[in-house]
Amino acid sequence: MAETGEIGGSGVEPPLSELLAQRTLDAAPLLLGRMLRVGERAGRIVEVEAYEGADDPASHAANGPTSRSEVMFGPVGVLYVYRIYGMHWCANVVSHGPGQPGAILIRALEPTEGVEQMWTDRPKARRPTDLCSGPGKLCAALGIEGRHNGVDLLNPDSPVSIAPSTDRSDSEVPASSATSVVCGPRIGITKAADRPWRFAEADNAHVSRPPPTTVSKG
DNA sequence: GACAAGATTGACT
DNA sequence: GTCAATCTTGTCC
Repeated sequence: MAETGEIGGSGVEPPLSELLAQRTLDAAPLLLGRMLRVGERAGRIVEVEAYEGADDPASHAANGPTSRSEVMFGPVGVLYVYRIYGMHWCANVVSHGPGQPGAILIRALEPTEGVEQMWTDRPKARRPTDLCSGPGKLCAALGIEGRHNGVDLLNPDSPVSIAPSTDRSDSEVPASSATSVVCGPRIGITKAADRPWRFAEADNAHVSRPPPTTVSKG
């Protein structure tokens, strides 16, 4: 699963649709280093969490499809957006193997484009690393809301899309290249909280909280 | 129809 | 480090 150490900058990358059409747990770390774009704003994914189906009590899909979670049962590469604690939005990428529900929660981004707009939408952030260092924070910074639920991330023309990692030669904020991936327990859950299904770049300051366990190095 | 829980964040001590 | 804010969703009766 997460034994893939090198991310971003390794040259040729498989199609995203191919990466997402496998077990959520396997696909999650492969999202690290890719670019999440919302209009003029974009950032590099540096932290994710995997949520599977019936075998994962913490997942919204654990008890079968509901009006909220039905997106997780649909085609991969779709954006699943839901409101948490009545205040914040959380963004997930639908990813699962055949006949299985699942989604990957995007927990943190490294802002690369449209940073000024992010500051406008997140005036309470104290430093650049606070802009997108949390699922609710990054949704606010990028302007992701409930209306984006169900958007096809694989379509570059969609209002929200995921692109392969780039050399970021024209980005506003310099970003690190290939790095090591670490994993640890998921945050903020009470069920199946011991599963190390959170993946992050080891040395990235934009991560919401650095996982303790190093899985592999690059 | 009513109630409880929740994949978070930011302010306060 | 601790705790309140806020409201949607899901479950139970």
